[in-house]
Amino acid sequence: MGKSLEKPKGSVWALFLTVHSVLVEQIETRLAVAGLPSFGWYDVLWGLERAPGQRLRMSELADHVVLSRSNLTRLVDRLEDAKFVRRERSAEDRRGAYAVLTAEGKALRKRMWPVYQAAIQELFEAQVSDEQSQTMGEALTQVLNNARGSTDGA
Amino acid sequence: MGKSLEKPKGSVWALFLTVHSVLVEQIETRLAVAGLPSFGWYDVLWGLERAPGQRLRMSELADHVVLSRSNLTRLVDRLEDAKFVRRERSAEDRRGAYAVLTAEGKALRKRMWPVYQAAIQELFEAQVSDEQSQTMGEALTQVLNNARGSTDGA
DNA sequence: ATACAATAGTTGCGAATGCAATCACATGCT
DNA sequence: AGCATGTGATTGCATTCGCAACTATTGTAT
Repeated sequence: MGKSLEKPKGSVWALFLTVHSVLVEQIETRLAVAGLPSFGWYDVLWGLERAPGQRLRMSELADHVVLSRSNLTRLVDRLEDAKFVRRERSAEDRRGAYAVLTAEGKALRKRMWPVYQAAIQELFEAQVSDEQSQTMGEALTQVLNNARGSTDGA
Repeated sequence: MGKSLEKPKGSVWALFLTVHSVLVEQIETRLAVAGLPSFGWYDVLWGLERAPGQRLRMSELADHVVLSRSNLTRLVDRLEDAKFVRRERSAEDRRGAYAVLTAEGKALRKRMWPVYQAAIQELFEAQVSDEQSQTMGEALTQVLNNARGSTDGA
């Protein structure tokens, strides 16, 4: 979104929104140009690859990617149709399901990574000094901890 | 999205994504709880209110809010249905259309502002020191200028 | 003037989204 | 045991999204 605040003072938030949107758009474009699936797919694949046994419960995965639960179900549906992920019913808790990364899924992530990495590197990391990066990391961590701490909207 | 990079070093980007998503979600929730329309509506209303004559060409508005052109058309459709915006055909260039803010639209923005402002203040600004904010502003400006400079994906 | 390309905006369409309701199973209470 | 309550995941539905194709108008070249 644009520079939408009332006072110029608080404009860092507006800048934040704009940067997010412009960068995500560019990254998606690059992936699409390379004939690769979207950013959201990468996130799921990578989340699974990091997990022990390359598997995660749906709810754990939903926490990792920031997506509504129902939408994660359908994203995994698509990934499953495309054979990048497989579902396994949980033995201990028969309500639960695991999403499991397949070999194809692992290979896809490996193909996506260079494109994604290059985009972030060029568009984000290369533009920010180590010191700025450090400061930003601290600030954003603080923001996130605060926001996560108070789950309710009040 | 989650902490999705390959190496912890580049994790500021991952943090950036996560913060964006968590904060936007919280802001939307607060607006919804207050019985107010979404964040995207605010952005359009505010964009128009700032503009001379409270009016903007569709294309200018599309640059302001970061949204695909087709989607802006439909967002303005909805705003028009709800009487917050009015469309006017351009006289000089008869292809063009202006979106014009109505009195109701102005009033709506005024009602949304306190909720939005409070959320940003509390979730973002209050968590970041002046110095951090300053650094972040500089870094993000650099990122944005760079990304905007090179429109193409290569 | 006539034709061809460029631009402003809209529309068709299929894909992605979130909310609320639902299904299946598990857990707690009596 | 028997029943209410809770939890994990999915599904129905209406909304929103972006791409590509389209209409209408303007600009440019010949």
